[in-house]
Amino acid sequence: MKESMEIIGNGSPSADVFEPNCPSRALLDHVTSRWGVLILLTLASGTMRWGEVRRQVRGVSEKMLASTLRTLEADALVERKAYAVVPPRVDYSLSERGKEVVSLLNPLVDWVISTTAADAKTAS
Amino acid sequence: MKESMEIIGNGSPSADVFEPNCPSRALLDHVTSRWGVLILLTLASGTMRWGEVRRQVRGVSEKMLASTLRTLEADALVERKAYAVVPPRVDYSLSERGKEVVSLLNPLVDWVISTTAADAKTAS
DNA sequence: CAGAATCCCATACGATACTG
DNA sequence: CAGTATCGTATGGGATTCTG
Repeated sequence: MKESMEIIGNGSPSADVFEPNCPSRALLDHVTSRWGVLILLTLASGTMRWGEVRRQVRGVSEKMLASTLRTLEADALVERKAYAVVPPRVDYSLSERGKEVVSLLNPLVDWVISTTAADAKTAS
Repeated sequence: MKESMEIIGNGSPSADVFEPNCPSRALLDHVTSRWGVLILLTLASGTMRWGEVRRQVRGVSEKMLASTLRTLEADALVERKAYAVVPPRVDYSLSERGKEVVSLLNPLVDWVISTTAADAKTAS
């Protein structure tokens, strides 16, 4: 009745985010991580340099930016392109997968923003 | 300056998740928190008792379950109903707001699950 | 400029024990 | 049953410094 008969009716034994060591849980954690969401959202605007991402995602430390970007890259959500120039230039952009997930993240964030704004006046 | 003109064209000054101390960022963090997502998803199946939630969200400790539930309740995403019986019975369910956010969380989780499953065979 | 390295703190989280 | 209290650990995360 309830549970996760989610998608993939095609015979695939479905991944289960409720399972502690299912890889899907890890991916979910990365995508929904504190900085992960914001970085993905930021890159939705297009290819950006490291410094640009850092400026847009206000409050992120260099350490977390680097580490989160690496994680997202490992998950194949973000693509990194380094140019052998000096000063160095590195471009980050969303992969196709990344664009997919952002399109799903967007409604969520929009909802958060709109209810937060609504709260401000409703103060219910 | 640069603004995020996200949604709410209705004159509301929009909340900004990119701003470190915007309340929307906090709400986003709660909703996308490690256990927050799973708990919300679980409650999508309907009203449940504490122990049921705990069983379904495998791997969650009592401490985190309690604390996350309290946070979500404070955010008005989850409703808690305690009955003065012995043994105690407490029911948790999604509020209307909670149902809204779950409907946005679902596609995301489905995507995560399906790409994880795909990865397993594609092994790109 | 784009990071890596280091240091250090806060807290998220888990395990266990206890209680109304 | 539905938690709280307490303790301990791991990791997230920030600040700073260093380098190609």
